[in-house]
Amino acid sequence: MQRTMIKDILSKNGAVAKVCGFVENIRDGKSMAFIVIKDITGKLQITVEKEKCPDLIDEVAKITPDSVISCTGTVAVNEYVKLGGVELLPTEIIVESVAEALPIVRKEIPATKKKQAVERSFIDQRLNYRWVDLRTDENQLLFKVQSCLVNAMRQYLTDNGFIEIHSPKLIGAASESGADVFEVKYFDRKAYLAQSPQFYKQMAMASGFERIFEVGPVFRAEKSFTSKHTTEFTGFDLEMSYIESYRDVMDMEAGMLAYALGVVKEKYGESIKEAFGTEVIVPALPFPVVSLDELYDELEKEYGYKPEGGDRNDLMTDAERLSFDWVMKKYGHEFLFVVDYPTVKRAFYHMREDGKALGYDLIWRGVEITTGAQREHRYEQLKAQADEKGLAEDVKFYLEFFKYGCPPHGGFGLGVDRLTMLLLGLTIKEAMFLFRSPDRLNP
RNA sequence: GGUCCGGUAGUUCAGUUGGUUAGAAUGCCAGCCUGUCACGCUGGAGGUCAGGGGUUCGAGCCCCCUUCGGAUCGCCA
Repeated sequence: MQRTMIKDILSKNGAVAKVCGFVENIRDGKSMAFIVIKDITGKLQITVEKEKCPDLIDEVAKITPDSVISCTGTVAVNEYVKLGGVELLPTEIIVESVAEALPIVRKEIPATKKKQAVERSFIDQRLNYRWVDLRTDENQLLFKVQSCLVNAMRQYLTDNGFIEIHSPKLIGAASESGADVFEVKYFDRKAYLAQSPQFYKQMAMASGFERIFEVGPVFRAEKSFTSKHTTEFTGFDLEMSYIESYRDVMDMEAGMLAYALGVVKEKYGESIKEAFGTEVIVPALPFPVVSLDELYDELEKEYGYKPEGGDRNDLMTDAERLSFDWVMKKYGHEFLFVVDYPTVKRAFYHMREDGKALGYDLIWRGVEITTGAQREHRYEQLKAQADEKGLAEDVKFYLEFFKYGCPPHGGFGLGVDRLTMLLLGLTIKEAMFLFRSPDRLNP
């Protein structure tokens, strides 16, 4: 018999239906048993009246929480059932898979008069059993939301003439400096895991693709221990030709994010608020823009903040956080473009003018989610900038892309996991399907 | 890499100044219960107190080493 998804069960009142899923809870009494079953669309109570169906008793006795069962029976609307006002009166129950006692507590169990509360397992313990942890409504919603968000961004770009590409993640030369790369054995020589598709998306510009984007894995061999860093994450990268300024790139990104957040709010705004307690706010266009210098002046004026050692070349973590408070106060906006970074802190391929890089960072809710820039597409200039950082030899193959004609262009890289984490008010560990860090390679 | 904190039933925690047989909740097992709904009631099992060494009449508790983990800063998306 064809399975019915639980969300559709109400429409089958009076009919015979089959449902499949995990056992969320079981209350097994002498004459009655109540089983709550959950599939990806919802939850349903299965009510077993033991006197009426004695042949089900043995199977019901096998059921433990989180076991997987299939159940066929009559759908009965019944206001007495608190869970959706409907129940299934089974004629057949099959235990497909029996679950042992779970090794984690996924949700807090609140205190009652007689019992004290049991706290949720720490994220680390939950990550050890991530597949069990992911069975909760909240976690499944998280990935429905992420999927919706990325699809909306993809849709926006496709509608704007972008081509989606897939560049190699195994690369022959350690690319840009800064972030460290993972070395892997590649037959009898060394290869590296791509720390960004940067060079290849620029190659696509030299190939005349004009507008491309890529969603794919990015590897960083950095021993970072924060709530927003991981060694492998999903990068959302974009590159576009014939721009007149990096401002064109900023506009494209802002337009895309505003659109995608609008789609997410429409579809999941309510459930996000319910499950995570965070409001999805569709940002107004254009996003506020501030220069790095100006921002530091403002932070000093407003909060008496001074960066440690007087270094104003980059945004420190505490400055990022303050900038969120500042942009909310001044513009009532959650996003902030920061521009005019000095070239010393920026990648060699950013186009430069008067000691400033022609690029930006985008800060959302106090966390950097993007670096973007107009790229240096003039071969001689680019080579000189690579030389200056001592990279000319490492990036030799990349420099070739600019020798045989290349349009002016620019682009950005956006962290999908950071986006998800900020959208729902989580940490990176909670927001990723499977988290990777210097200390965590399993499961 | 720096700084700080931690490791006690399956899980989440308590454990007084170093002092009898290390406790609770939850989960698990058994029994009871005609409609539960975070069901309820009774009983039971469950511990190399991370590992090793030291101090002491005596160590979960104090000291040292090892190990595993967490928070945070830097780096970045």
